[in-house]
Amino acid sequence: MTGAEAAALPDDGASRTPDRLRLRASRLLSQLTTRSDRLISDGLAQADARKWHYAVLASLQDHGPASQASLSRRTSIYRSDMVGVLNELAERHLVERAPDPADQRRNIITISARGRGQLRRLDRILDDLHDELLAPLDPAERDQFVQLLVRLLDHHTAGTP
Amino acid sequence: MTGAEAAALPDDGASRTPDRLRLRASRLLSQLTTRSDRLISDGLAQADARKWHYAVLASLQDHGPASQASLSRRTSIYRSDMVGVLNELAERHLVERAPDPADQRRNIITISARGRGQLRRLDRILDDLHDELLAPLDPAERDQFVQLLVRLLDHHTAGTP
DNA sequence: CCATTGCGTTAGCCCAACTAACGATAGGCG
DNA sequence: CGCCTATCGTTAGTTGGGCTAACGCAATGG
Repeated sequence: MTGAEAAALPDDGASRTPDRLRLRASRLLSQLTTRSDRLISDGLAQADARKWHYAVLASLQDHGPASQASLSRRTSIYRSDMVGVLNELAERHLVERAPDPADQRRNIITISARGRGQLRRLDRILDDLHDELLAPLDPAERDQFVQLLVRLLDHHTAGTP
Repeated sequence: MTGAEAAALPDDGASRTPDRLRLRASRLLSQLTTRSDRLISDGLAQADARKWHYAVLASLQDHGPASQASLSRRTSIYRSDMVGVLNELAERHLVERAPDPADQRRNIITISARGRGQLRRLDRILDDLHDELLAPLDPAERDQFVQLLVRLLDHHTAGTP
């Protein structure tokens, strides 16, 4: 009986979302993430890439060749999904997949010259996309935001390294 | 040729994620959101509820009865999915679904006494869950975090009200 | 030598976000 | 009035991400 009901369906002149809903961090997170994900995948699609591609290429570049399993751990892409991602990357000749002579179960994945080039492109694209994503924040706030995210994520990742 | 490769697959003593990947806001967002979503849905499941239930009940309580379509707009739950959510809520007698005498296309959805009770429960549960979600932040930082999220989301929602 | 563990791979599940289409009604306009 | 378009509730289906289950095979080690 707040008075809002008294208006008996004003079609909702205010189709507003209640604050207790609108301001829940969980909801803000998932809504923003939905937008962010779309922004990123659309952006990367224009370079014939997906975010997984970037993750794998960056990990190869920064920490060297690796087996699929360890790439999985580095990127937190499920090993089931890694198969497809590596297929896509190999199709595009961005990585080499070779059997490990020392352990016949393993494939050793190596980034190719072309892969390094693509990685540079993707890095530039992602810089731009993040500029768009974080547009309303000044540099200090962007840092702050990232730091807050890191602290939260670390906290909730404590048990699952 | 950074030297990392020289170790020739040390199985990765450091199965570390490269910073350029780890610190991308988009990635932090989606990882954190994954955890957050799981936290919230698990928590709500213990009250036989889903986050959509909360959204609908809160909207009904705060802005009064509405048609399914306008609930859709208030909560940004797709109208296709709203059907199912309202079925669940009606099953539990948390809302009433009645045809609108003034417009035969519409159903008017009203929150029930029981629905109001449930909403109070869910609000308490969500408070606790958010306490867990934001645990590493002090009150000022939580505010800051929420404000940053709001600003970002508002910016990316500008075109799509 | 056998049991356990790790690897790559395939298949499939669940959920959320979203699109397409449809029958029915409302409302505006000529 | 009659037509046109928009809106409403609903069903069905798509896509994509995260995840589980199970497999055959190789490595490891008690």
